[in-house]
Amino acid sequence: MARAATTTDAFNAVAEPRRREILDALAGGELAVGDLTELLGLAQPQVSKHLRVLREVGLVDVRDDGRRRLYRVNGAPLRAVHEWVVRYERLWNERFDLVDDVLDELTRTASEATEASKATTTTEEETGRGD
Amino acid sequence: MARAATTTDAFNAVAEPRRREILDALAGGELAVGDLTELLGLAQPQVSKHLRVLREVGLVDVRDDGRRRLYRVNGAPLRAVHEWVVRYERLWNERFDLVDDVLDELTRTASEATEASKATTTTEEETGRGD
DNA sequence: TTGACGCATGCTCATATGGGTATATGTTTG
DNA sequence: CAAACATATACCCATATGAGCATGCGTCAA
Repeated sequence: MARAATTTDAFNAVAEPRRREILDALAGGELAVGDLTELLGLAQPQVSKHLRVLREVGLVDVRDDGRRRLYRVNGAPLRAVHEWVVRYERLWNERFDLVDDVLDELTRTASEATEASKATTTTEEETGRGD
Repeated sequence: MARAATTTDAFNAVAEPRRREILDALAGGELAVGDLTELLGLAQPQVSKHLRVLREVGLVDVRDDGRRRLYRVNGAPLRAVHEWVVRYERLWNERFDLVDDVLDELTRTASEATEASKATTTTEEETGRGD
């Protein structure tokens, strides 16, 4: 077997620097292939190919605009990456506790949006334990 | 040019599912190659090769113990991955604001630990804007 | 010392990559 | 309709992967 296809999942798609650059560029809003070509200083075919990969894993959405195609980011697939990597956060960040608590808190009370400010105050009890 | 080497960086190293499994297994503590071989149900040579890649990008450290080699996780290289992906968090998490603020806060005032609780209360103003 | 054990390497093979270049398809303008 | 423009695809190629299998090498036991 060879290496897994880049279109297998977000992990593989994002392993390519150029594709990360594309996403970063699109983070500012919709962009056409030509814009990306210029921003990345990469040939148009290459950009189109990278976009294809990103599209196949759902990291970008497209929209037709005349003879152009506007691409837009869709971070959803990155959630899996984040969730995997965030578990290792404590391995490099001593002050990890607080972030973890908040993340955890948000995850289970995402709906109580307006109640959030109240929730965060619970961190007062944790902030005491220096790393 | 072909795909970047898996040993190029954490992004590429971690794109392989098996290597993520290895890290997950090691998250519990040091393990010998044989232990991993059993846990992953993978052949010993493959495990050794994956460990080699993880080692080359600094994701694991080794220690000799008689005729065994104990591997241990080192999350440092994952920090870059986390920092890149975390910026996209708002794209899937509506309650992103708070987390971002806290992360930002921790990053620049990591020392003022006990002051954190006070800082997080500033998010009260943001919580209003549901996208 | 000999042999079993634990792990790392070497080698083969099928596969897909990413860039380069050429070209097909669809759209707007004259 | 023809020409210019914006993208997507098709090929070609050098490269490295990851699994399978064999083997080399250091360590511990009898």
